[in-house]
Amino acid sequence: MTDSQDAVLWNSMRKLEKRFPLSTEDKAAVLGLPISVKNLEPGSYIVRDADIAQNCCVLLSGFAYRHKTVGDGARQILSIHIPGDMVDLHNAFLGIADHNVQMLTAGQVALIPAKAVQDVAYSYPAIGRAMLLETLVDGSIFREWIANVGRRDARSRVAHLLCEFAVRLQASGKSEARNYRLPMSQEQIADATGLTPVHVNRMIQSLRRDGLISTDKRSVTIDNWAELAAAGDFSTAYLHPELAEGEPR
Amino acid sequence: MTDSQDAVLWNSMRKLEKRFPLSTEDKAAVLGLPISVKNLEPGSYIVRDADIAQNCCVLLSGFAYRHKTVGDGARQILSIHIPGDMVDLHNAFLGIADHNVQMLTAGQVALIPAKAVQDVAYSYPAIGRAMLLETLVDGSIFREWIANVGRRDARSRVAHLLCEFAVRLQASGKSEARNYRLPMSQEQIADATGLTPVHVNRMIQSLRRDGLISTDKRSVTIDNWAELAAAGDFSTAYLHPELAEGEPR
DNA sequence: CGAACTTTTGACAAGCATCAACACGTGTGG
DNA sequence: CCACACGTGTTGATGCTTGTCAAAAGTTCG
Repeated sequence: MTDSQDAVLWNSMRKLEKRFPLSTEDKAAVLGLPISVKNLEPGSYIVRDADIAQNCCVLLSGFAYRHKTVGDGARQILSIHIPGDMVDLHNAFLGIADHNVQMLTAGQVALIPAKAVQDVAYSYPAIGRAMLLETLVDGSIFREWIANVGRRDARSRVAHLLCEFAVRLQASGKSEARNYRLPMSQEQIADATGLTPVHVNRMIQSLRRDGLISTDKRSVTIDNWAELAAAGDFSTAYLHPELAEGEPR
Repeated sequence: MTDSQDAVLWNSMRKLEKRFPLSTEDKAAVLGLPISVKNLEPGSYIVRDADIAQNCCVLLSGFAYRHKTVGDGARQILSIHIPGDMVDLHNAFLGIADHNVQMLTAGQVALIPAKAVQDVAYSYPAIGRAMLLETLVDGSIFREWIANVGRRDARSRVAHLLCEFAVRLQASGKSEARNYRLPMSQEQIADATGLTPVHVNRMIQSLRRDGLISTDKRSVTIDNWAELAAAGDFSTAYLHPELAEGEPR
């Protein structure tokens, strides 16, 4: 394992640790995991629906997303992932993938054999517990997305997505609060919000016209956070910020 | 603890065990958990959004559902729970509830102090792991629901819900495959599918007219499973049946 | 037997989808 | 260096799915 690979593992471990303190042995166990780092192109698949999982994958850099395809061929994006996320813990434990995971941008992932992840979770309860918490927060985000596509109108859905991205990126230290690069096309935003690309375009224009955001290429600037959060009916509670450490980075 | 309480705990443990074998000590630890059994009326709350969790709750009998309220007051149902489900594992670990859990029908729940659940998960890795699996399957169902409300049309959404219920009830041994009691009003089905009650009514009529189902009060009979599953774009994969034991009951 | 809830029906409105065309930026190969 | 293809964003016209409102009919339960 090279030093840089070591560094990235440390990084994701810090993320695990945010949720629950790990002992020295726990940390050693994490660092001792056999990993292989892989560079991926935009659009390349990390996991395909119905795959039998061999590896568990930590996103080191770049963005990824999970999605499913329904009967008529329409695609639904289920979540967006930022560096540090364990993108398929479920696969390591459930065995058969129930959705796809694909790179949104170019990036690096660390692959860990599923068996090794299971063993470490089983032998080091604190690590297993950190993974459980990670999974529970994921679940909370899924629930919010059900409410988002189920019960909010188009403008709110888009605003909500923009708010979530802003908060998560800022919490991860990857970006400022009011300005970030959104690596999604409007078609992908449509698939995440259950809308059509055309209508997403109109909603973004509406948010721009009302002075809530401005955009330049794929970078988004939030000009009025309070109103954008109100438009998106957004609250951070479902991201469970109370579990994040206060430590500056 | 009375014998009958013992019996119900055994029951939910068998459910945990379906996903991962437990040793004798593990089982003893589960049976040793301090529980208090409570009878609940239809509509009574088990957990309220933003509550600080004191207890973790196993549904012993009756049905429950999770839901959230969005800005304009609309309600989104996030999942339905059947006897044996651990209805708020997330609360025991995350601390602050991010949604409501409410009884759909009258029923019994077993309350276990959150701290005790955490301790047992931490001290008995096999139990922690069973809980992780439970949580991961929950997550898979949430993802399917995102796709359901996000990308399927009204008729498919309703058909999908009916299919999921049939399969889960049958797997739990609570009901036959083709006929079950659906304890939800059409308004609740609407809140689960992101539709209005009026439109749910029309979709159910459409499914009846086409000979896929028939209803009598709140009991549903599936007259043509293949077509209903096709209409609902339903596949059991997301319920991860591969994790269920084959043991007859 | 009556009150409260749920299901059903109809007329109408609206939000979002669909389709098609155009504009714009980027990269690529001739 | 230009021409061109390609992906993405934008616009407009039109239509369908679903929502809204209101009232009637059926059901449940005290």
